[in-house]
Amino acid sequence: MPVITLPDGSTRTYSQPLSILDVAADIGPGLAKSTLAGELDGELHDACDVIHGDVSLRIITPRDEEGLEIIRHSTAHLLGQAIKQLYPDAQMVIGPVIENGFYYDIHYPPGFNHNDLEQIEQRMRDLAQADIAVIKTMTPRAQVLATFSERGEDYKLKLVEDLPEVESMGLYQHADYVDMCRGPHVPHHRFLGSFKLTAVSGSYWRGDSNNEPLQRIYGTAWRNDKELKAYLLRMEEAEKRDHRKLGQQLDLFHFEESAPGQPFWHDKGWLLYSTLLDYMRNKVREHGYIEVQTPQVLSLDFWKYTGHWDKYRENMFVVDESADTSFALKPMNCPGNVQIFKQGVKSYRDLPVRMAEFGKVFRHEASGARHGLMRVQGFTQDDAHIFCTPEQLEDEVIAMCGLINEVYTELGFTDIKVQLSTRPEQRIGSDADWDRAEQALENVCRHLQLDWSLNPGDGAFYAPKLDFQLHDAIGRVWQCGTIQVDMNLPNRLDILYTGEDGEKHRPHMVHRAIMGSIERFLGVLIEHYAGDFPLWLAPVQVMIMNITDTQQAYAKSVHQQLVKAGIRAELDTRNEKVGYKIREHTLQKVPVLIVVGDREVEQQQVAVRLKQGTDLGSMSTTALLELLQQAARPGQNDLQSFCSNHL
RNA sequence: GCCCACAUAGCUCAGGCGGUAGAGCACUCCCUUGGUAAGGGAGAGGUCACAGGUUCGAUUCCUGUUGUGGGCACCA
Repeated sequence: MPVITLPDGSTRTYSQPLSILDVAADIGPGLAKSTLAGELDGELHDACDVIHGDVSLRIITPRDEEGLEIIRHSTAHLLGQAIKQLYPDAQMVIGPVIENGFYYDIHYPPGFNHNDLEQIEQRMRDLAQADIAVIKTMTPRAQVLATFSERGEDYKLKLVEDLPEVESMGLYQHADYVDMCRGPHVPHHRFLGSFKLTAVSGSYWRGDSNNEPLQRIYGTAWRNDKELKAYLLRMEEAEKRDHRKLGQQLDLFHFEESAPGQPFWHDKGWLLYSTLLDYMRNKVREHGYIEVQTPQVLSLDFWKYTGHWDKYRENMFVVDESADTSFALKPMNCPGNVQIFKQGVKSYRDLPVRMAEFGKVFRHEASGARHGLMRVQGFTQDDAHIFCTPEQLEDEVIAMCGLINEVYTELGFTDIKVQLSTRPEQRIGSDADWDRAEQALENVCRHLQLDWSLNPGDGAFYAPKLDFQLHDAIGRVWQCGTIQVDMNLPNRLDILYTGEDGEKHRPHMVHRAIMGSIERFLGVLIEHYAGDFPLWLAPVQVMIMNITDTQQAYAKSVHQQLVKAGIRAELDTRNEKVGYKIREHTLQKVPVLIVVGDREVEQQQVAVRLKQGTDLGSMSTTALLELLQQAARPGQNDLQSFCSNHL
């Protein structure tokens, strides 16, 4: 005799077991109509699942987040049904829900092209319109195996084999189509329909590139067409802030075939780049770092000695491999820094040594991996290596986290996720060292209460790491900052310090980068600000415009004053109307626009307008300079409100 | 490296069932000297990514290469 407790605390008692849908129907016909599934004691179940004992029940409808996920998951099955009707030889593999949608991996060697996708989508629409109920059957293992072998679903059979202890599985039948799933799924196709197939791509069985390739079809699915449309619009908007587009529009950089994966920085892009580097350079100096610079091309013998030739060869650009002495471009700065540490004898009194290098590294990438500024083949790291005693290790890591937080905050990032990546299969060093290094990082995560998660097996070949992740315009995650506790390189390269006891000891070494790759960080930054940089970062901070030729000399003198004071100002004395100039420089996202006409010349003033359109009125050049110098401090990210507070 | 697309003027893009191409913006010149998001006129700009093949003829069709885009795998 089930007693069912609803979310509002009310209870309903029934004389016999009944399904979730029955309960919904008992509450009201409207609810029954929109019931997708139910949560029983915190666990999701299909609407048809029967309740035997006392439980708390929450009815899941499309309004719930879980409901949306169910719709997405079932849309993946709908895709499966369409595929099997159109391509009976295709074998379905796995079809999970992802952010905003779903995908399905399919074994179909001929592959799918865009036309196929359209046809599949049309078939899905037809099937969604049809009156098709989704029937769930808990099916004994033997029968599941029989069903899938009869249907030629080899991959489903393999998936069943992966569940040796499970006696029966949920099979979901959509008319002629059968899929296996943990569920829950929608009870009827009428919940499906607001979807769009978005992409076709390749993938691999079990995500391993050594396995056979599969076809993957991506789709997005929503509760209704309005949500779908809004999502598609969001994507379009996000694409407008793509750093590659803005890089072109704002004349920051370009790529060309002669140098794949290596940006040509234009003047404005380089201003941005060097502003960021200068900022970082000052920052680390304030935090007790020394800065060094090491060679870019080192002998292969050296890379064999460091272990990179063994573990990292395929990513290294080699110079003249056939010669007696061959060289390779440095893919990492760490060995060079160690060579500097090794000069002379180090005492415990010297530690910690915080050694920074803004070193340019080169990494040969698989052809499909390059991606604008986010994934290049030559990039500068804001790298540093901290050599310290074991006792200093955790404090040093804590200090780094503080520095990273400070920098990200000043640059306007707040949503930062941290991943602790532990030992990979391919690695060097003893398990005891890995244990200690991983433990140290975990301790710091807990101590600082970071927003962190574990990423097992994803560490570098020489060290576990904390990765700091930022998001790009369309939600992709990019690793920027990283902290790597390395107990291997000190051994391998045999670095020592003299302890208080007069004995030789092995220092710990921590690799760390805050922006990671300056190039990537700039890519994220461009998208983060949609090219609308705060004053302190803007490549061109001020544009000075005259109205007619008469004010040319005055405009030039104002420009000179600003440039002398260290403001990145430019002059536009072209024979164009002021409205035209304002439009152009607003589109170029110049933060401060200065107009000088006869009035300003007469009063020895300048008329100031912010890029957002705010008119700050007229002021003397001296007053403008004072304002700008204050407003252009690093971390001052809102010019508009700064000005309204200071005028 | 793997799958699917794409590559036409400086930029954004159109076009051609095979007969060497077009728009808007930008650029140059002329007129205009105009007070806060596009004043007007004229002109110049292209080996249609590269290399083969088919063809009387290829920018267009086929193959390959390179690069780019979306993913997979790999990674900062």
